[in-house]
Amino acid sequence: MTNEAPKYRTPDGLPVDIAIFTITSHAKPSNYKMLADRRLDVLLIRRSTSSEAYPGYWALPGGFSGEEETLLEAAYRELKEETNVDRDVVIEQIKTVYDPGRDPRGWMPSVLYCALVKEEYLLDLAADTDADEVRLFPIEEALQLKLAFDHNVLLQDALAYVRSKMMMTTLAKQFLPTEFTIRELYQVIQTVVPTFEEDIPNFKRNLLTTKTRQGLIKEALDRDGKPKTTDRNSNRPAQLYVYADYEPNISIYNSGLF
Amino acid sequence: MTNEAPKYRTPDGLPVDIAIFTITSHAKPSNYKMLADRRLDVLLIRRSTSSEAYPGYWALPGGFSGEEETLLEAAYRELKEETNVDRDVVIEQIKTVYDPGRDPRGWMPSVLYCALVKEEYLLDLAADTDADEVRLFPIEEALQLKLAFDHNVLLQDALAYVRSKMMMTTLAKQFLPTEFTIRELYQVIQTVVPTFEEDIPNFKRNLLTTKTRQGLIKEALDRDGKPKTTDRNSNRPAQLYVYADYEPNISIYNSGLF
DNA sequence: CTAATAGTGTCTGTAAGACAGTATTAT
DNA sequence: ATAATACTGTCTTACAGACACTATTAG
Repeated sequence: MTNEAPKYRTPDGLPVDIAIFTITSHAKPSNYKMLADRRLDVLLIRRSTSSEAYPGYWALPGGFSGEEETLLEAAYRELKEETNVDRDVVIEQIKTVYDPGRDPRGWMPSVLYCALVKEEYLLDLAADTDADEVRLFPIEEALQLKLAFDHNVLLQDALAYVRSKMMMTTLAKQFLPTEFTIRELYQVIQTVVPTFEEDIPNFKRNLLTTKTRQGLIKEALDRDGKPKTTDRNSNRPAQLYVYADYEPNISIYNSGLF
Repeated sequence: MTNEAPKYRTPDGLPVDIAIFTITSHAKPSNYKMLADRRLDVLLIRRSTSSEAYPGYWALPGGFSGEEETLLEAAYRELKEETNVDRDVVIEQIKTVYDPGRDPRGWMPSVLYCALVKEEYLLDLAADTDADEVRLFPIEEALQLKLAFDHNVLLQDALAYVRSKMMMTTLAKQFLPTEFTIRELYQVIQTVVPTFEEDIPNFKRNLLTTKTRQGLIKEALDRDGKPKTTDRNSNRPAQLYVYADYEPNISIYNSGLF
């Protein structure tokens, strides 16, 4: 490894930015047990008013990657720094951006990641941090803000990425408990992709009984091999399911799954 | 923009590497007009024997991006330098990699792109360049080689990316003439994704008559509004089609397209 | 009882997949 | 005629989408 000064101009750093998404529940006041509303949120941080660039602006959390770590490690480090979350969170790389002028500090590309964090992992966020500095925003609200740098574009890219992965992969499980009801799965998908709308009985039948989707999800069973249920969303208990280990392939040229 | 020396250690450069894919045709010797065999090829360059790192190894083409260009511009510049191709080629970013030790020259991440180039654009490749330095390899052959750096992994990633996009988007058009026959479309898909196998009459019918795929491809029409045909693949003329402007959305949770 | 969600059943039209058979062209 | 590809038709089963209906629970 060379430690000499580089012969050519080199980048002034390689920051990693993360769009941290979560789904928050909001129970409706009611005398009856009913399904909570859910909303897609993104975590933003407010830049210090003494920042060199974009002081006081809301921005995606991020930080410089180092020579002795991979980019993914830098992203996990950053996630922990901002949210204190150090668990089974999936972080995926979305893209790397650079154009002259995107950062007034110089030649500063940025590697964009997204993290899908379960709501319960963020419980102490509000307690730990000053809401003036770190906050969850409903996604539509975040899109309205004028964010630092090109973070409006990055946030849009991250959202498009999560939406498309939500439909094409089993990404929904990142927002769900291990064992979930069909209704909860449906609700997560719809929270992330509002255009997704189906008759729930049909949704359930297609998911469970069609040949091409066998092995996508399966019944959650207790020790005795009996199907487990929950009554967390309704008085009538509902059956629990888990994602199986099947990641389907998908195609526009035939029936979709193969 | 600061031109001062950076206060911290910074990357030693931000190279862009490109997996340049093409499909080459290989006519079978025959007395009759018949469909050519097609093969997926990738372009590799041989590193100079006086290179600091991996001398004499085959590698993905690449080069340093600069402060005054976007990463995509750097990728196009690199494509032109290696192949002299400066046309309507689609280049897509796949991922950015870094881990300590991936490049003996130092802190050297790499932004991986792929380019899908039509065979005809590469006609003068053989003429222009020394085949000892730049060559198209059949993809299976390239995967067998011990490439420079982590380029074996990068090539695998690029191939997986192209295969999945081939099934999920209209990427096939990058390898096809504007007007193509159903059989040619089928052949391109199958060349890139060998596991794709269908009865061609069914393939055609599903593509043309199912509701969810309306607007994916449409008949190529001449000035008089009559369907165009070609006899380039067979004595019997075949109808020509073009991709329409519809990019379908795709889902594992319902019938696939929406 | 009510309110809420869970779940079943049925019907119709469309799509998928298997496969047989016919059509068109240059040589 | 022959060899190749192009195209058409048919039949069966699977799936999608619409929608009406019943079931279960706490209060």
